[in-house]
Amino acid sequence: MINIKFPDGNVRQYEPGTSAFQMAEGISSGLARNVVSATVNGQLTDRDLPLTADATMVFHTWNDDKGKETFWHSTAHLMAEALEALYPGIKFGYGPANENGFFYDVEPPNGESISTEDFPKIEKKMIELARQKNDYVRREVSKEEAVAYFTKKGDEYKLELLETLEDGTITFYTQGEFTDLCRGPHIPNTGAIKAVKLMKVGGAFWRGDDSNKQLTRLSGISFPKAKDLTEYLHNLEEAKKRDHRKIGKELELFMFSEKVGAGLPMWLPKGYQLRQRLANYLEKKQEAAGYQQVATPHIGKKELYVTSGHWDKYGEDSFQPIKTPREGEEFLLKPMNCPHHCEMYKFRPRSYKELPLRLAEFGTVYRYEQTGELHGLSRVRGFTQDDAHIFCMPEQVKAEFIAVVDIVQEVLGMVGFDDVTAQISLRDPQTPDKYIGTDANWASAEQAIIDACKEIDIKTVTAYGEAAFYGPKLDFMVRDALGRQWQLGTVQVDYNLPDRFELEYVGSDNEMHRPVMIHRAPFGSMERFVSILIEHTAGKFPLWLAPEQFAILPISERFNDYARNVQKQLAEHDIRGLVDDRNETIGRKIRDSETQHIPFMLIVGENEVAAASVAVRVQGEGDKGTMTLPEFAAFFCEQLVL
RNA sequence: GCCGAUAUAGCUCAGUCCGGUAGAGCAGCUGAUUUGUAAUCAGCCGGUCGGCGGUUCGAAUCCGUCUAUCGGCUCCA
Repeated sequence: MINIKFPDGNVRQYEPGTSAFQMAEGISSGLARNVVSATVNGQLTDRDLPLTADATMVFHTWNDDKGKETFWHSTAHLMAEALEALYPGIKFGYGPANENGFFYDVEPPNGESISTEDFPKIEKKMIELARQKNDYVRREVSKEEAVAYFTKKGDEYKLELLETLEDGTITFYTQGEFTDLCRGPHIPNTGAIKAVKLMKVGGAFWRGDDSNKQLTRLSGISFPKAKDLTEYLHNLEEAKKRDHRKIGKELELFMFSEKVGAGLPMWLPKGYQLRQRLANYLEKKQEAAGYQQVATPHIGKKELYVTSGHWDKYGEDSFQPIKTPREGEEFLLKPMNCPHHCEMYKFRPRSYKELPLRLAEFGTVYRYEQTGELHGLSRVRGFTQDDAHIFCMPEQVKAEFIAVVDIVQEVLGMVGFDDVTAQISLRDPQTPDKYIGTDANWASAEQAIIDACKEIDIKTVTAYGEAAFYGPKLDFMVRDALGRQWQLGTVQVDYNLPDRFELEYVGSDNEMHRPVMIHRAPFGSMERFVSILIEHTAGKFPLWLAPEQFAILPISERFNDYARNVQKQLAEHDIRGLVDDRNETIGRKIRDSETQHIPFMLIVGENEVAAASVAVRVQGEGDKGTMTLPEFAAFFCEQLVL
């Protein structure tokens, strides 16, 4: 008998050769019906694989991530089968599941291309094949046999993948007419796939390397119930409605102009208000935390960035230097604020008594982002960082780091992000040449971040290879109202720039010491942050940030004067808003205020004038009844703190 | 930068396949209406069909190129 341990701690005994599926059958028929794969001793496997030794066992169904992965991976094979039937001779690259379905990178035969117009016929074929309920059959093959198979088929991509595999570890999966090199696992048969939808077609470099050939990536999603697909498509529509590019236009927050240039956002009055309110709020917080605001120019001599190392690392891919006409001196558009701040540190000799020195700047920087990467406000070529650099003694790093994380959490909470995760971004040990600085400095910087995180109440994940080239980072990620995760600001511990700029301070021992720098930007960039805020709130900003907090809607033009009077009185209480004095019906004015997501509508007519009051309507909720101005101000303040 | 697609009025979009010099709704303007909780009515204005070049008697439509945008890939100090 073998002992199988389940996640709840129970251990059950089974005959050797029992499969995960058979074990599930013994537990409940419902579980058995739904189980698609299992994790056995930490290894994802087919549900029908017989177990021969003691093991830990986790069942996977459609309702967990691993189960979805199995389901979608199997759908990728189903799509491949359909493609092979429709495009004989098509070659296959890499075809896994991802967080949002599955994809397969393929090379269509004879230089043919596959476009969205071909999706319906591929989907139709997939459903047709799914209905055949073909089993996914696993088979262990020798390397020799595998090579022979794909040589005969003429699929050089699979042959290249085979090169990296050891003989004895190679498995094929076959369903229907299609056989693929695959580690598995797969769902038992294609019949479980009830709904499929191809979503995207695009290019993808073979093995993610842009010097390689580009394959066609076909992405899609599938579900065990047709209803799930409908719901998924509906959610996509919701996300589309929240697209910050669309809302930014509708609410007149920002714009782009072909003439000004790609990736160069221009903030319209309402958007600028929003952005400034965020900036002012953060600036206040920072001043309270001992930061000092500074300002630096938009360009700097190339030498500055040669010293910092940025020129060497990013120079080639940046906006190229500006030359002075007579002297031929070279200047760069500022891609980073830190070198300027380092020079500020060197303004005069520093004593340990003035550390930590915290220099903050809403600094606008310019980076030559690749054309294909530009995206609304979230990826641009000119943006303003809510940047600050903390120069401190090594023994102060941890406390400073913790203080920074506190500010970040408070600020993110204030604008409505409750679900914050911190990603500890470390060096990739495999590619040391991507980074500058000594191993010792890297080790202490990484340790400082890890230690600080242990003392802070925050969810963390660790990611190798995500560090900046000069130091490790703590990256903040938030989950928005639709459950999507976004990366915002970062905190970075840096031993390198102080070295490169030869920063020093006089210690209490009267000796020269090197300070440590902490880079930090809670929002990251104002542009990106606002784009995420727009999508999170769908344009219905927190009251304190709303460009207009109320709209006064007079029933007819006769009440415009009273409306302006109300506006003036509210302004005295720092409540801002507009009077809609157009010659329109009240229904129209309400509709327009609603679509502009103005939080409060104050309707004024004969009754309100007589009673010195306003009829309050809350955006998205409706009529709240009549209030006097003091009553409304109190009501407003109540909403403001919520 | 690479692959694929798109670009028509301020906005959203027809018209392009099959070449014969543009159309709707909204917005704007003017007038009427003076309105009680999500679009009052009427009239008018508005486009070198993204830029440039080519094919053609003739190009929004076909071809090339550039720019911008969209979806991916690669990248992200």
